[in-house]
Amino acid sequence: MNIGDVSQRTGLPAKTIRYYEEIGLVRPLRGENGYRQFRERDVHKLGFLGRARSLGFSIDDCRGLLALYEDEGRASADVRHIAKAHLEKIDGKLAELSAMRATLAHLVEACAGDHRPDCPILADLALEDDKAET
Amino acid sequence: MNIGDVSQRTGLPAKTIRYYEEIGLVRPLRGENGYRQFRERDVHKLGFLGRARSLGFSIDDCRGLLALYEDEGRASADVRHIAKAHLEKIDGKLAELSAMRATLAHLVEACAGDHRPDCPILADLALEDDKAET
DNA sequence: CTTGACCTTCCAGTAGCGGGAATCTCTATG
DNA sequence: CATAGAGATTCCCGCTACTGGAAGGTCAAG
Repeated sequence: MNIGDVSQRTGLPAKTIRYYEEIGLVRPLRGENGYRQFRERDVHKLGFLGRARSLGFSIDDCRGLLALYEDEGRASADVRHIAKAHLEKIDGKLAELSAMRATLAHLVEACAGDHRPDCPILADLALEDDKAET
Repeated sequence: MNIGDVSQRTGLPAKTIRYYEEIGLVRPLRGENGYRQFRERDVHKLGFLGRARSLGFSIDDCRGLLALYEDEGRASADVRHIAKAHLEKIDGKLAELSAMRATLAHLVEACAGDHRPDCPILADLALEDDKAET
């Protein structure tokens, strides 16, 4: 199967598939014309990668997950460990983003958003304590 | 003031400050020795940038916010527009991360995490429909 | 034979810096 | 005065995970 078909089937851009080969995540065969020849297991692997990436796993995580997937003697604890670490990272990001969102939402709400120059958003960023003076 | 002191006062790494100069966000003077000489307004500007960045604004957003900040005739609507667009981006990311988190949390919970190879996490990533067969 | 879709490689760029090398400059101390 | 150490400079590479585009080879149809 050529890269275009694989791209269709996996939903991954051809560029991405080539990149994954370059960094050693997949090793498709080559035809006489130099075209990449993907077997079913390559396509399967790429699907696996696509789903792992869509869950936010890093490429490095994916490498580990793929290795475990292909290791019949794996311990599920190892898989769980990667996933849990990733989950905690996500929680960290969520917390950070939520904090930003809260601050930002307040500021946006406080801003009149009209033609006048006075703006609580800028005042906050500039650390102007004008509010205390009123 | 030299870059080290500015770094202390703003909490920004010297590398970052140099980078901000390189991309034109600040324009400190230069002493005869070639050292950057920061005025109070430079320090103030860098503080502004640090706070904006910590709210997740992109460098490009920061450029816009800074320009508005220094424009006495600005309309607060313009500031609010930038902030609101950013807020929506954050909401998008939050939604995406929350979805990931939900899926991932389920999988982690379903995984025994022991010495056995059977793993719902891998099963999900591989799209194995084994659950339907039981 | 030509056209157009597909494939190839390679190079550059993204955001926002961080690391580290090689080289000044300043200040304090013996 | 010499020197050591801290702090400054420029420069260039590296990171994540791709994406875009140029220049060119290959294949099937008409």
